[in-house]
Amino acid sequence: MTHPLDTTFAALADPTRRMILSMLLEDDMAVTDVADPFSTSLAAISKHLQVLADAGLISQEKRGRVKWCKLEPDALRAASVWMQGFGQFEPVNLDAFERFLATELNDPEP
Amino acid sequence: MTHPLDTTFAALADPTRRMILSMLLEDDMAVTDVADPFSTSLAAISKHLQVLADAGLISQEKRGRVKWCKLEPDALRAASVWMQGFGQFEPVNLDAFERFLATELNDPEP
DNA sequence: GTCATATTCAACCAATTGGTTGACGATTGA
DNA sequence: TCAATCGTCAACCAATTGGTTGAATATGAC
Repeated sequence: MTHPLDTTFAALADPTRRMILSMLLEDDMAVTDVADPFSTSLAAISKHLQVLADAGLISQEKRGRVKWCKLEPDALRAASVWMQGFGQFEPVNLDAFERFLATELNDPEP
Repeated sequence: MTHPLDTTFAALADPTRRMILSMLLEDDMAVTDVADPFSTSLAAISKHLQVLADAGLISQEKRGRVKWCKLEPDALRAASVWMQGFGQFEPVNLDAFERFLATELNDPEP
């Protein structure tokens, strides 16, 4: 019974995995292409991708013999919200953004 | 060479440590009082606190025989900025994120 | 059909992690 | 002074992690 945040933060704790996420920010990639810039084996990168997928941080879709990896940034929201509970450190832009949303969307959702 | 974010995220990946941080949100606490609600040993909690201190997420100050633990929420800022680069949680705070990426990409290959 | 490419699987290994227990130094209070 | 309290240290243990290699499984290209 591991909390989802356990999995999210553990996935983010590895520099190789964070680098992979950064790469996927640019575009979707095949497993082999993800592995290319790293000096580690393909199998190791395949495992890292599985960890990221288990955490919901990426999705993987197999088309033909190629497995495409896609960033799923929504999975970071829970972690982000948790951290926001700790207060004053959040960039002020977020406040500004929320104020912007409040006035712009002026839609009182219950 | 471990990146600071490695340490931060790894520290946050454990539910006991996240619980401790939540407790310290209320007020500063002595090590023994931190350990009280947990069923694990005092030594184990002492180790957890060391991990949190190494990550800069808490500070510890010894007064008499009591060691006081204090939340240091600023240590979450780098992690928060990193995550925001992936989300639509915030419109454009990408400056900080791109600056971060620039330093991350200059790190030696893992 | 055959060969190459893409990816995972299985077995293994070393290092780390989270936990225990008991002993220990430091500090306080009676 | 002497006993209790606070916290860490040291040694150990089981489970997990990140890595390797070589074989296996699909799929695509010729």
